[in-house]
Amino acid sequence: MKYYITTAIDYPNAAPHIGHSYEKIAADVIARYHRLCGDETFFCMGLDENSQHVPKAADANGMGVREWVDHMDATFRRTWASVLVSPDRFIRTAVDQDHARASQELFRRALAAGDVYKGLYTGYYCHNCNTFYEVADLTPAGCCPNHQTITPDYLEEENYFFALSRYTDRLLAHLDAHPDFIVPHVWASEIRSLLQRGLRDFSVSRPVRSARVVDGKPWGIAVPGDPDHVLYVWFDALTNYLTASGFPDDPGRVEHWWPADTHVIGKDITRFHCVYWPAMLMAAGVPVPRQVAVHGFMTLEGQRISKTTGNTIDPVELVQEWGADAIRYYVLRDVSFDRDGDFNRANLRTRYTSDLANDLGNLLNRTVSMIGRYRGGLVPKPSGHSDLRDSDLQNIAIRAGAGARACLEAWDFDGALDAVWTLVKRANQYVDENQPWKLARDEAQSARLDTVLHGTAEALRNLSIWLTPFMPTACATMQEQLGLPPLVAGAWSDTVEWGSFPAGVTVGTPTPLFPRKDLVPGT
RNA sequence: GGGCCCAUAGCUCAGCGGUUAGAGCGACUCCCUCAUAAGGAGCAGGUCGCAGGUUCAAAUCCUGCUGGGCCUACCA
Repeated sequence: MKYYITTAIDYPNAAPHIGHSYEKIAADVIARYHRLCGDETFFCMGLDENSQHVPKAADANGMGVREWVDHMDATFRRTWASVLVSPDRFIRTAVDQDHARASQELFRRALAAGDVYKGLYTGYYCHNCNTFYEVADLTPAGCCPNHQTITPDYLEEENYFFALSRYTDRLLAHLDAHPDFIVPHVWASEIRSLLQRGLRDFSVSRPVRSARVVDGKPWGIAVPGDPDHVLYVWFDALTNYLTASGFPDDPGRVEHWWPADTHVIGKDITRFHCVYWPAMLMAAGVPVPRQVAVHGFMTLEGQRISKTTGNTIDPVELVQEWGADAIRYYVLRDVSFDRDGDFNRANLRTRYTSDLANDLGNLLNRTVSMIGRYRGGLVPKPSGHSDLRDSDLQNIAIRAGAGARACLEAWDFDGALDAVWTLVKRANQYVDENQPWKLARDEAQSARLDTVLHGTAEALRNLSIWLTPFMPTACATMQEQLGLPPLVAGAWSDTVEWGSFPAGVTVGTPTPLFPRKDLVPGT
């Protein structure tokens, strides 16, 4: 099976903050999950560089436009790398020539199909904002909403339009035929009611004279066959998903990867991905993506994340303090995907200490330590002295793995972690019930001790697989401490069989997986 | 104006028609000592936003209200 997943491409106006990271981490977890299931996985991210906001941001930062986008590219990539987000392709819409070809080809096909046409665009243009407004947007005095002393000019300009209004019925039919096209389903209802109100055509180009000139050329992708216009955001940005599949240069590659399996996006751009994008593809005769997964927004300490108020956190700094695994765990455990959630330092600390250090980390530590102490580091084989406690542990484990899988397939990250944690909890209980430290003092209980130590190690082996998509580094460390080889693609399916802990394995040195940060050493 | 979401224990949330409303964190009590002052058990804590209605039965369905948030088509 192939699996092609994308995230939204971001405006390189400023460095990304923790809110941007949430979407990328969520998509990365799903990409890693599919790789672990043995799927041939392709994960695409990128930057939306062609907006006219980008030259403005360059100006504001006293940099040339090219210099600025290169700088932002490095900044974004560094941020994503720091949170262990692992795209296979990172598109830059102003730099990658295959993307320009893809955008122009998609436009050309929609034009040939008669769904792109030239029309007259009218509006009130504020020269200060460089923006068009409709009458309803202006202040009662007829002034620009952002510059209340300026009266915008009434302007008409020729633009290309996309005939979205023709697609209402086809889009509704698509929603009917594909109930999981939009998840969570609340967003499908939102889009459905939008469609039922009827659609208006939208403009897909801008006159070239309003575009910034960079290196002697207008900033943006030229409209094919019309040097007076550049593509406006829709045919330029959304198309990146298609570019990464090889469109239009490599039809064999497109055949293999397209349609995309999932576009992961924020709730603010649902309409563009669930209405505009499928209609554009339909017009061009290209298959529609299988699914759009819509996430909510993140607040920071209860407040809207905003550059202007300074309410932001740099993910790189968070990673330096807590480690990438903990940040990934926290945002997916505490911020629900399907609605808005809050990033809160106190809760991060609590999750880190309670879930990661005390529950999971300490389970590994006590297990590796006991195997070292009582069995010279050699992970024992189960002895056959098993009882209800052992079968219960196994049953919980099997249910945890199945639960995690079901939740991940449904974009329920906190549900998946909840399911996995039932085994973390049960394994700690199992250790306490069996009191291996007492078994170790009685030679007659040696066989039972083997079973108990093996069972605990086996629980940890499974945990280290199921948690790998969330916490890749910590899980590799778990496997190392357990004496296991690194995971291979397809490792997830191994866990169907409890008891496949390799024979003759020697554990490593017990080292805290998530050191407590709230305790001062030596006090 | 229209459409949509949310409101449940101190905190974060689950439950979405049917026994005394659940979990985690935090508080308190006890047990254990392998372990990162970690682990386990127990206990306490809620007129399920407010007001009506439907039903044998409502946190759960309907209506209205209050408070918070989002979208409303052209700039993600």
